[in-house]
Amino acid sequence: MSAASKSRPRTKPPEERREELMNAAQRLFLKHGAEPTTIEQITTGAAVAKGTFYLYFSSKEDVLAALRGRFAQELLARIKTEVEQNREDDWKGKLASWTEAGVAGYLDSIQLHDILFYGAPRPPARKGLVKNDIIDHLAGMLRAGDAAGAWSVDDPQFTAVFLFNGLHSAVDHAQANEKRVNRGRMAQRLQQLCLRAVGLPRE
Amino acid sequence: MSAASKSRPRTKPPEERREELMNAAQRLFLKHGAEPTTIEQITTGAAVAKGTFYLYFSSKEDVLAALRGRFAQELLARIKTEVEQNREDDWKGKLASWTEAGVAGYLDSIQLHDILFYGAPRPPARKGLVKNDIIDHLAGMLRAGDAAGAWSVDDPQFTAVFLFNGLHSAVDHAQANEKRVNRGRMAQRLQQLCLRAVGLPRE
Amino acid sequence: MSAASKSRPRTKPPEERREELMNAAQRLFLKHGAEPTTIEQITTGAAVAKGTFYLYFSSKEDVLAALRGRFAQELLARIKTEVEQNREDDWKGKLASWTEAGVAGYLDSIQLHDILFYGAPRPPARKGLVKNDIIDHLAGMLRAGDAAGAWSVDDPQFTAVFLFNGLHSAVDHAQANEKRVNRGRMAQRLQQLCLRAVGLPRE
Amino acid sequence: MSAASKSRPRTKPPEERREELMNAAQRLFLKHGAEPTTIEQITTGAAVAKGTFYLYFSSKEDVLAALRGRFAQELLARIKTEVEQNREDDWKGKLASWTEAGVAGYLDSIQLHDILFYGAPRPPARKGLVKNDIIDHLAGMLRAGDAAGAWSVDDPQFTAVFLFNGLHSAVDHAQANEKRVNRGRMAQRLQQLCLRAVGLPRE
DNA sequence: AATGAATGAGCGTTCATTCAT
DNA sequence: CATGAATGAACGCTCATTCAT
Repeated sequence: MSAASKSRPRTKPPEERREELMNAAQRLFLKHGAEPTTIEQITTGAAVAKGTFYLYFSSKEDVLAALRGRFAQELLARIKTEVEQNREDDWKGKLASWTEAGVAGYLDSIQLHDILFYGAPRPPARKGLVKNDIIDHLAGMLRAGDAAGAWSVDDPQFTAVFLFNGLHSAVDHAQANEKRVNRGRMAQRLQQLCLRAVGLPRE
Repeated sequence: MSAASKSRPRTKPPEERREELMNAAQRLFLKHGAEPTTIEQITTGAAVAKGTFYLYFSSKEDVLAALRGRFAQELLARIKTEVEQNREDDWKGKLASWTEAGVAGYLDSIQLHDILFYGAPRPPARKGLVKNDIIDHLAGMLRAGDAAGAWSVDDPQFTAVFLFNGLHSAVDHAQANEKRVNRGRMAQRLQQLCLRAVGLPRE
Repeated sequence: MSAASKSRPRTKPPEERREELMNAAQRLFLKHGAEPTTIEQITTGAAVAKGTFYLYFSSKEDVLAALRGRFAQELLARIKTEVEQNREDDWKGKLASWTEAGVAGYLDSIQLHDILFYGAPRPPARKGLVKNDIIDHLAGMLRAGDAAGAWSVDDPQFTAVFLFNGLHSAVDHAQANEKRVNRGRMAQRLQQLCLRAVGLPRE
Repeated sequence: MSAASKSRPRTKPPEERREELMNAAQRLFLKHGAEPTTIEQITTGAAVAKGTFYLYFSSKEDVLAALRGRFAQELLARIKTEVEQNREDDWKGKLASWTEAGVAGYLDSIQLHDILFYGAPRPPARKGLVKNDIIDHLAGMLRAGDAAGAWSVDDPQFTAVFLFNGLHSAVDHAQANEKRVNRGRMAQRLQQLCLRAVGLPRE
């Protein structure tokens, strides 16, 4: 009776409101790009008043940063999960899994990625461009594999950057040029490139 | 009678005017970014009136496109020149030259590149992201080398995209993280990665 | 059970709450000016929630009015006290005391005065500008002195307005132009002006 | 034929445009106060587009400053003209003229004065409150009269401030309290106060 | 009585674009 | 060709005020 009944409660758990705003923003950014999306469209999309936006974010750039963080964390989690499926000493398998998860992760959210990381009004600082957590994770794997004698990589961080971005742009390119991307073939080719790049294909 | 005579001629060869506008725009884009640069700043920089801008370009995006084209052509020319220094059948040398010229070209103009290709108000269409002429040139080389038995590359276009972007981002990353980039070492590492990726380093 | 008990009682005597709000407002108005001070700053300053403000005042202009009243009453009390130190028939002394107390009162709170009386978003109605109680009190004194043959003042109210504001602005001016105001000399000069103005300096 | 015919020229001499904007602003400030008047109302009032305002002024405060300057210059000119009607050595006459011109000048534009000098969003700096040119002019006159033995004034600047503001506020007060102000009587009373204050009324 | 999340009207300002000269 | 005054749509942001709890 007394509770929550008529006219839905105007106030919600902050976490939830914040998320609804982020979701609305992401949806609109995907649809029209970040720059042309207005705060008002976001709040309308989240079914709140304009002012409410500023209760949770200080500016449009602020939501973008939040979305970038969320995106990177989600992708990293996905990759980690896949990689950990492999036997501890199966380095080739790990790198293959990494490639596969990366391809899949990107194909599922390329557009979002680009809007978040390239489409910002002012380009994110260079450091931001390089999505550190994911690259660091790969670099760690390359280093460990090198130490374990699985392959030979001089500068794991450098190589990680190279591979990560090579992969990313190859996926981009495929996405842009093929009507339906053949994930399997693409992952396979990228696996070959990655394995070769770490000096592996030596049977 | 009295008028129109004194002071430099107000009209110039269209080509020249257009170039002055592009140069002014590029200078300002480099300094402040493309989005925050106003048409008025550009025309002031080119010492013409605001309206004159619209005689040569239809919008800011239009100058950006022109600058992108100019940038890509200049870089491509540089790479071609370098690659052609090698003996016709020295594929390894060609690939090495390609890498070197690419690294040098980028290091000389990274900031411009990023402002032109990533900093636009609306991200350039995906196709544009992949700077076709340069990548096509590399793909051609990879294909020819494969045909000549110099190396083995399944899908030259795909591989070209991968290498080109891997290289590009590795340079970005170095630029962003090292105070003074060691060009030699960087080119060397990238050469190794590229050679390995095409399956070369055999013996 | 668990609730509502611990921590200071949330409700206070209305008088007290109201005063705390006025004090917070006054402090902030002094520091930043009235117009740029927000209701939220006031409530934060008084350690209550935003909504509480509207339990005691209907708007910002409403607190301003309350502060104006408080200011005038305090100054008037001070002047009265000083003037009443003089012998009943010592009119010259009374006027001198009036001057002195006025000078001192203003010097002690000029900034507040101006923010309250001049800095309001909308200028206080003209009637408000003329701080009636104080002027009326002076007018009464002038009238009584005139009746007692101490001096000659045609229109006491008019003269009171003239003297009161002349004094006030002279103090303002000194405050604004001298690093350290010499109160004694200033009071003396103002006494001369006031005495002359009522036709006193006879012999 | 060719000239100025159809559809009135969109562009006007800058001086004129600027003045039209100032006039529109002044009219609106008088009607509603400065703070509540919006830029858009001003531009509508001047029959130009909103953006045009920013071609001539950088903000609302900027127009206010311009209006303040114009007001003070006009009033000073009026006073000077009146005072100069008197014989060179007729100091009493000069002071009387000063008083009269001041009263008249204020009665004609009190409301404007107050809006300009008291009603600003942020109070004009204290120095501005004291309209220097006019007061300086009076101070000069008091000093000259003192030197000529016409009266005795210790500190002409101080006295000028006192008289100027006394006069101003007395006019204010009358304006606020009497339906129809009797200019003659008011000027007469103020003359008496001013003359007395400089120690004049002897015989 | 007190709270504070939510509201939304309102305003200043910018700037790409037009067009009369 | 070139000019630059004028335009006006668009947007980010603030903050007084409300109201469900």
